[in-house]
Amino acid sequence: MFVKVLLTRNTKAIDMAFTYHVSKEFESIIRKGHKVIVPFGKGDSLQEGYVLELTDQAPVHKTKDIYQIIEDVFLTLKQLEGIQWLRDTYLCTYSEAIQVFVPPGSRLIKKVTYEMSKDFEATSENQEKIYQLIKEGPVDEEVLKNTQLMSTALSLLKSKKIKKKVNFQQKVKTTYKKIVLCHLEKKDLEDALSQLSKVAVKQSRVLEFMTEVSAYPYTDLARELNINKSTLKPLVKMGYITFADQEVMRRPEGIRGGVSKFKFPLSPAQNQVFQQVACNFNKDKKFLLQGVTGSGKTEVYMALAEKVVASGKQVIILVPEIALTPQMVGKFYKRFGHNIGVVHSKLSMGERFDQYNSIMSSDIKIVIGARSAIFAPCNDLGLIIIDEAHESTYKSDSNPRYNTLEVAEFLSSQNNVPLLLASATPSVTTYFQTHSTYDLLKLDQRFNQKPLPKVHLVDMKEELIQGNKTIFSELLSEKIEDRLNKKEQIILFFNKKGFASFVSCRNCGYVVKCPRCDVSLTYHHASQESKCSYCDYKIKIQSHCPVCKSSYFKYFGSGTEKVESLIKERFPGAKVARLDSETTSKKGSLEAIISSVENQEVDILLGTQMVAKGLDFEKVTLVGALSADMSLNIPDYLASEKTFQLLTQVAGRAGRGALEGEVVIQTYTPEHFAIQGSVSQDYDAFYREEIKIREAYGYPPFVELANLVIVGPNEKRTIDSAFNLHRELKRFIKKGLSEEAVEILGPNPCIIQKINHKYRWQIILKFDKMDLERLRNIIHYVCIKHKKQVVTSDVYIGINMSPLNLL
DNA sequence: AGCACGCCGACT
DNA sequence: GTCGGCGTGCTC
Repeated sequence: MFVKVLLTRNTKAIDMAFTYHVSKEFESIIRKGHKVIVPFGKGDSLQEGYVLELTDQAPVHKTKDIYQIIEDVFLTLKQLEGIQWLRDTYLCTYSEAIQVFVPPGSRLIKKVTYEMSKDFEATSENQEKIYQLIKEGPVDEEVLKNTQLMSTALSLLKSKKIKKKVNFQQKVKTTYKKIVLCHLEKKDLEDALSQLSKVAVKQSRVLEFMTEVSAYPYTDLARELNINKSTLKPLVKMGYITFADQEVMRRPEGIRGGVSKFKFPLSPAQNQVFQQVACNFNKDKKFLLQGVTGSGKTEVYMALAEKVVASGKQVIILVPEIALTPQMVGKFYKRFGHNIGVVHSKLSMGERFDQYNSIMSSDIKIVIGARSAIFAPCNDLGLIIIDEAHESTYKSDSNPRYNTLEVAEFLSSQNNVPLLLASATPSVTTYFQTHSTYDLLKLDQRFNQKPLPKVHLVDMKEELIQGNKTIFSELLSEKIEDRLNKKEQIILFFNKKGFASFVSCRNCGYVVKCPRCDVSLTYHHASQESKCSYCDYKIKIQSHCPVCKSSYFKYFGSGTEKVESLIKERFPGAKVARLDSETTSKKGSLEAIISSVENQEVDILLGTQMVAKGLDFEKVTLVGALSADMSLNIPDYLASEKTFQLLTQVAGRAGRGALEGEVVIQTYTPEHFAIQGSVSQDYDAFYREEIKIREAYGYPPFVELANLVIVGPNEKRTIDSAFNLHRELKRFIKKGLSEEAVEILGPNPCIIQKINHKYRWQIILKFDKMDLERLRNIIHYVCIKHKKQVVTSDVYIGINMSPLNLL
């Protein structure tokens, strides 16, 4: 018997299945998906891999034997299918695909030990040292290396005086805690107590306590009753209690606290959505729920989850950002209690490992998380829900560069379960698919008939003509004053894109740039440093220009920090909090900011994109978008869509509680349809305009895109490679399709031409969806299989299928 | 990824 | 003449 094995350690270079022979002893055990240890390469170094296939056909080449099977670790058949699908779809490697399905830390760690094979006579000082060590038992290789005894050990190994043993260990261990179990029933307590010695006061106290609780963690018991092991020993002997090990689940934050099980009754509109999905359980139906902000989508999710869980199946619920998981988890925990799991990339290895195990064993029924949670190992999946499905965070930006929506569609079909996407502002691409793939469901009223906020549009060009040079229009200032007086809260949204603050010289125009990357450094007031946002380069702010020595050397531009200080200047009494990637980088800082807003310790919350997403504050009655059109100017086919979504989402933060909300949008281009659409909160109007433009200019959903990034340390070789790649792609496209079928843009330098001393060029392919399959094959062939013939060996080709931005 | 092979320049 | 630089190619 033979097996095809996928190695997990080694990446790109050996992206293929290797065939191994299965010895008799393993034949009855080995299954598809099993984790195995195999000898690999010249030195037969032991590597871990997964069994992709079983076969009786002997391959033409020689084979080695499987070294070991890790029986309790395996990939399910569905996961194997998923791995193959990911590799085919996104042109990643097997091991990259495997990586998203297995928890980090599931990789086995090799441990080499040496032990005595027969009693031997030491013939040197070093041999004597080893002899002394080894006669006590197996010795770690590390120990021998640290004491410079390795070469001696190897010669002893050669003469078979000592033996080498290789073991594999799980890096992350499940942790256990000691539990005391009580076997004495309450009615027998008196009896038992009377049997105890009169001086055994502590023992009696333990028995009284333990009959009450029947099981209790040892350390807690010891602390609370002020006892130790010696108190318990006689009780164990008498058979009243025993010890047991209980697995400790490392619980991520948010899965704690009380459970109220309180249910809001669904409104008729919510109920209708619920019914339509619920009557399609066990079908691979796909739904797009378009619900205005504050329409109570979460209540629908909970009702659906409840029904799925009741049937014994599992639910995956995705939110666009890790920062939003605690809110969602909190809501679900209150209603469902402990069978909630959390999966995202910021979990510690141990946490994630435990969550995966509980999901696999079906102890966790509801998985909540960011995009990576789509790969949660549910054995009995019943429903997938993707909240805020328009968010670009659902596209992975590292290999495998998957789009979570596409993965979810795959899983829905594979498992025959419904998929529910929800958004107030669906992406144009998704909405377009409501003609084919998705059924459209709508919630167009806010929950409890709360009105949508009133939106005001301010033309900042007019303000300027009126002599107002500040970033606050008259209208916005007025309304901010008003809310401050009324002790209501305000969210100010500031789009940082294209507004990065940098340090420059007013005299000679010199701009401080990163020496490794082709970008200007951003200025950070707090640390008085200039930092690169693409690598970790930073320098202290200098007082004089390094080129012309001028002292007119200041930071320029307007980041959130700058806006914060402007707010403080303009509204001196107001308490301002800032929410951006900088203030939330520390663990727990986001939660701290959110709770300070909830507790009304903050009057004005200023933030970037982050304030637009899913935050739910009752007392916020005014939302101001300071520079609405900033994101319209970025060179991206999604610019209008992103602007519309952001403005609509951020407007939706207003008036979620009892009080009505208002929104002020400040813009320099009030006539733009994306701005107009968000003022009237009219998705359809926006969609009709945007889809016309997409069709006219040839952008998704009317074409497919692929983005190839060519990266190398030598500028000339990188450029040559890019042109070579372009030529080869063209040649094969001509051969396999037709020259007109694909538009090849480039090669062009990337927007950021250099990152970390590496030059970056890109080629963009535009083609019809019909040709996707064939294009994938061509890209795979040219960029991977024939990479050596196409580009120089120091060049890396990054492949991004259906990219969501072209930068 | 590791490890060997192999083809060039600087040394005992 | 050989030691070792690392570019190239292979690993079931």
